[in-house]
Amino acid sequence: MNWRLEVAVQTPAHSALGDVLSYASPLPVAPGALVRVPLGRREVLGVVWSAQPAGVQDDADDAAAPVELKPIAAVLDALPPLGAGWRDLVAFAARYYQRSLGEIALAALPPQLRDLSTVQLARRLKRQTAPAAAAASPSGPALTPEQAQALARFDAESGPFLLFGSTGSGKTEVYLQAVAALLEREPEAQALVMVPEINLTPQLEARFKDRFGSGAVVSLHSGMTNPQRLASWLAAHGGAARIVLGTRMAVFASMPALKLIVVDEEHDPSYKQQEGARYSARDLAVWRGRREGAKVMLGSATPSLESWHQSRPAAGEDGGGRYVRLAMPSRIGTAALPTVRLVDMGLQPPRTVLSAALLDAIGQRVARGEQSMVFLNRRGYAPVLACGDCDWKSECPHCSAFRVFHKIDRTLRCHHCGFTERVPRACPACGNPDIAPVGRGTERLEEHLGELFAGVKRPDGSPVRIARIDADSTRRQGALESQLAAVHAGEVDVLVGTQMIAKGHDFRRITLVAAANPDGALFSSDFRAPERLFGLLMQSAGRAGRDAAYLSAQGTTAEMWIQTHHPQHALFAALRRHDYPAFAQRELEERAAAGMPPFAFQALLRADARTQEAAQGFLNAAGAAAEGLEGAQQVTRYSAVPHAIQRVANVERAQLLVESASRAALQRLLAAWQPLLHGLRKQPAGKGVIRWLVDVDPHSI
DNA sequence: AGCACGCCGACT
DNA sequence: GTCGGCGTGCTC
Repeated sequence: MNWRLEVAVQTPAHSALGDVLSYASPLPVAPGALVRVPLGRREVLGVVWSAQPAGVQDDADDAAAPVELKPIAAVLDALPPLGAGWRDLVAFAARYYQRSLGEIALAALPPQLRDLSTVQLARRLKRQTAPAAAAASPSGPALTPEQAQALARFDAESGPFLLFGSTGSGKTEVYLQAVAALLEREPEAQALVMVPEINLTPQLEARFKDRFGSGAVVSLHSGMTNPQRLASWLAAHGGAARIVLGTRMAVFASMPALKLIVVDEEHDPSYKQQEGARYSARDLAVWRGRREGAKVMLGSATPSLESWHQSRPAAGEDGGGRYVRLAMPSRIGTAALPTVRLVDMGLQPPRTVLSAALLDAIGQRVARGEQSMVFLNRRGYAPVLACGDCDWKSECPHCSAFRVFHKIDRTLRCHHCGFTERVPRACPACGNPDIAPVGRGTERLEEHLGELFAGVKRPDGSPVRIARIDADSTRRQGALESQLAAVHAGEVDVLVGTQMIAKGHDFRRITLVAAANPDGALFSSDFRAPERLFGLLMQSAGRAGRDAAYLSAQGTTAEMWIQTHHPQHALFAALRRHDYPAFAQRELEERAAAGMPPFAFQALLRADARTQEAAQGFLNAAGAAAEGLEGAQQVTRYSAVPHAIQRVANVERAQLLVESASRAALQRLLAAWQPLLHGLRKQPAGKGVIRWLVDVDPHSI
């Protein structure tokens, strides 16, 4: 008997190939099994989606083309098949985010699996260790009443949960204890713990390994080597790993005994993949938890407005959200949240970078041997270089953006396409040698601080030490770790950096944090910008005064300084009181009035083309073609507009927004739209279009 | 996406 | 005369 297998392979999203390809097999193969199959001239890895005896024609009119199916090349039968839960997750993600099954499925597997032969894989599996038990009695520190109460409700209810805990309230300890309680009850269970950034995995990994033993914990993120990733993945898939820690990609880890999913800093934009399949790992985690009967805990001090709204308590007519909100408002110990000081930059002398009051506050801390942190969300020396005589500016020839001046290596670098040149000696347009930096980035801020504090001495009389941490200073492997270690060791007095330093790091001796120039986000065209800014500033504030004992020993208080031209802005008023609920309420009212998420659901159709007209022409033709499709009546379609950064690497970009109060209607429209879009590419309207894609629940529009 | 085939410029 | 540029087209 011959079998017909439907196999998911990595078919590109834009090819008009179906979700699965059919192959012949002399033997039945279980769904979820990995196979190697011929595709064109090469042989690729695939996941079996279904199998049926050959000759069973599911559709009679198919008889026109009873093509001879190619046989599969091999079955990787040393590996247990991927489970139904995993396949459902992949199928859901593919459908929801408008990608092919194979693209999601293959991206969810460790890359090395693609090149391994059956024999090599069998050898790897034999090397895998036996299931590791979690350490016998993982006991942690005594819980605060808030932590204990959160855990009690977590235990009693089914969730999903939103753990709303202020910075320093001990959210990580709640995660640890939730995992501990689970493993005590079910020693064979598995837990998935996600963090937004690779940078944050090492310290979390250390805490989990310390608590549960190193054999029980594996990590999964793109910073690992391929063999490491394969080993972790196999440990999770085989059930040997009790706890999987990872970044967004880990949401697709195969975990047969998954019982708990934690999404730390759930508001973080990094959970949304920004290329390829644009999925939200946080949203998929909630879906996966429900599908597999695993409890889900989202944690944040500044939740996404989506999660906050979803966890609203029942009131009046409103039955409340589907999530359970667990609140932990207090910081552990006696540490108060830092005092927020607003500096009105409108009252400062013109061209002030750091106000006198802020400099004085930092100077005092240097003199007492305490640390300060100044953050500025712009790397490089200056965002623009400009000629004093003519109107030349350092525009990138390939993008609609300025090239950033990096003084360290005397280059002009485009942060979008990477185009780099040496800084010209004179203006390329008029020959004037007087070309000057405009605005400032972290490099220039670091230099500026060095000059201002040149005469300031530390308690022992030595000069002040200033350091900078950003994507440029940490490019080298291990550089971030060593720079952070220097801060922890007290070898730095003033730390300058981008938002990289605002996230998660547990600095003990920082007593002052300053945001040098956060105004950009206040009046941004992106409706999510205030939400991101509030989160970032709260998180930055959370870096200050984490160690209550240190503060009282120093006899000092923690401060968060914000320099702004808009000190009256409501966002700052809420920040000053550390009042996320007030901020969220106001923001949600605005969103509701404007019919924006979370009160509406959005998707973007984006197109890249040689010319802006071609990109917009394709999008508008697509918009017109959507008329009359299923769901179209309930979906608002806007016209195509240029992307915020219109041209990158000589490619023109445009996008078209579609929006609906009904997620289901939007999904129906997108599904019906897809085949039309494929067809449109070949028509005159598709001429000049390089690629197009759909971004469901886009983060920035 | 790969990887082909296919039709026009500067080199051994 | 060939090597190779990347422009279309296909992959069960």
